[in-house]
Formats: sequence, structure tokens, C-alpha cells
Amino acid sequence: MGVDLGDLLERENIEIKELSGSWIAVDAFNTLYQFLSIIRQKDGTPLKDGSGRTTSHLSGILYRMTNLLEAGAKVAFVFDGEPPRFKRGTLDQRAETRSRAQEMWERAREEGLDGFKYAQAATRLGDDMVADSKRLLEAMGIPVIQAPSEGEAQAAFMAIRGDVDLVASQDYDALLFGAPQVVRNMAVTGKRKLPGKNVYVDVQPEVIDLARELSRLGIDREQLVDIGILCGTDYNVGLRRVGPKTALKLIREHGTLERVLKARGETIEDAVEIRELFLHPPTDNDYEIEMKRPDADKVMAFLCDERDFSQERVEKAVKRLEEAVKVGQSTLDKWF
DNA sequence: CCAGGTCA
DNA sequence: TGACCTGGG
Repeated sequence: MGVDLGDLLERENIEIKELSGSWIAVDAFNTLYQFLSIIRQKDGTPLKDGSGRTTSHLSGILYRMTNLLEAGAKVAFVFDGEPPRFKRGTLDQRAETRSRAQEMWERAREEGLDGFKYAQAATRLGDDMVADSKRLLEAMGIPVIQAPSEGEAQAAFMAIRGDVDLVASQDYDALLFGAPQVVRNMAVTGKRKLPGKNVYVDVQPEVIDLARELSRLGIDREQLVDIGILCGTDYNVGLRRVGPKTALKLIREHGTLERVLKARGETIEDAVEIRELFLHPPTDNDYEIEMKRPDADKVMAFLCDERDFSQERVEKAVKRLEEAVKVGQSTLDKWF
């Protein structure tokens, strides 16, 4: 979800190798949802351990993060805290959509039909899954940061301060929170399943550079936030029949959100407070980002003994992880 | 999504 | 070596 600015922003395709040496703040909830919705069997069932606990997100974390670290990147996971009060409507609506999708999935299964897309739409990220994710990340030596409110805001804050180079998220919200660079499609294989059909296409990682986009569009960050609010964010419904293109035109014409609304004789509830939230969101500055040596025994014990992962596969991944972190910590690394 | 096998 | 497929938990 999030703000729909895809049509407005130009992205630059990159190779995963180009992330070598960069610190990446990962929007944890966004990434975990991605794993949970995609890592499924053909009938839509997620991966589960012997007791029926979902493990798709753990598989995603283990293999993707190992690959990223092996490519020379460094990552920190940033988890959401308390949602802003303006998000209530969106959260309720998502819960409603999920439960409807759950019903559709069950019906599809009863009738022996393909219910994959319903299963995806029914994806839930439970507290247990969040706890399991943090446990795995910590065992892998990857920093876990708890945001006071929105994870994307905290990640953007860390990027603005220069503690990380990029924010990883499929959403564009981090740009409104001021992230200088956002990386999307941060997968390694470059294959993505098309929604609906059982067809795979090449999808490359891509970077959006905030300063470059603002300059190209001839607006400032506050105006980009205004554009987002005009076409709708997680915190407000946008104006009717106003998408990113129209919103840009309106802001170019009138300059500010207030003037656009006045000129059109329309209102957006809490618009000014929502802009303030994007410009000055709750963040913490007492985080620590430092890769620790992975605890191989902990990773193995958790994934293999408790979550029924294959000993052989996890061992292989952990070996690669240990090697990657060793190389990453060596100061000689940058000379090669 | 990713790993790991197959096959040309 | 790379396109393709299956199973992972």
C-alpha cells in the first residue's frame, strides 16, 4: 500500500553488486509482508513447521539477507512501533480486506479452484512472526531497530543522518519521510511472479533518488508530501479523481496543499497535521547499527530444531553468512 | 522468495 | 552455463 507515486518518479535500475559497501535500512514490515505473501506453495499455503507455524518469512530473511551480505551490503531491520492515529482507517480497511480474502481462499479450496491470489491478499503478519523474525535476525548478527512509530520514518531519519545510505521498501512513503534514496525490488534472482498468472518476469532492483526527482519535477519535499496527501496516503483519503499526475499539476499551479484545497473548494481532514507527520515524524536517535558476528549455533538451533528447516541448507547459508561478515569487517575489503 | 536439481 | 522446474517448512 502506501502512497501511490510510482507514475511520477523515475527509478534507476541497479545490480545487486552495486550495493556493496552500502548500509541499507530495511523497512521490516514491508519486507516481511512481501515474503509472507510470495513464499507459498502452488495452492497458496505458506511454508510451515511441524506444528503449523508459518515460516515463509524466516526462509526469506535467511536466504535474501545472506545473499545481500555476501554481495557486500550491510543491513539493519527497522520495525514499526505504534501507528499514527491517522492510520486507523487504513488499518481497519486492511483487516476487512484480509478477512474477505480469507473467506474467498477457503471457498476456492473447497471448490478445488486456484486461490493463490486470495491467499496472498489474506496475508497476516502476526506478533509471533514479528518475534520470530527479530530472533532470527539477531542470531544472524543483523541489527534490529525498534521505531517509535512508522518504521519507514525511522529508516528515513537514519538515512538523513547519514548512518545508512538507502532505505529498502516497496513503498514510496520513505521518500515523503525524507529518505535521500529508496531501493525497491531488492531481490537477488530478479524473477518475480506476475499477479494472477503463473508467469515469471525479470525484475531488477531499482533506486529512486529524492533530490534528483525533486529537481526534475521542480518541486521541494514539502510539495511532494502535499502531492501525496492530495492523491491519498495511509493517513488520508485523497481527492476524488486526483492521482499523482493531477496532484503534481495542482501543486505546480497553486504551490501548496492549502491553496489547492481553497481553489477547489474541497477539504481533506487533518491535512496539515498529516503533512507535519511526514515532515517531522516521531523517531529515535539512540539506535545502534553494527553488524555482529553471526551465532551459527543459535541460527541452527532455532531454524532446524524449532522450525524444522533442513540442517544441510541452513548450514550452507550460515557458512556463507559467516564468510560474508568476516570479509565485510576486514578493513582490507575496500581495497579490492 | 530462494536453493538446488535437470537438461540441452 | 543458463533456462526451467520443483520443493522448501
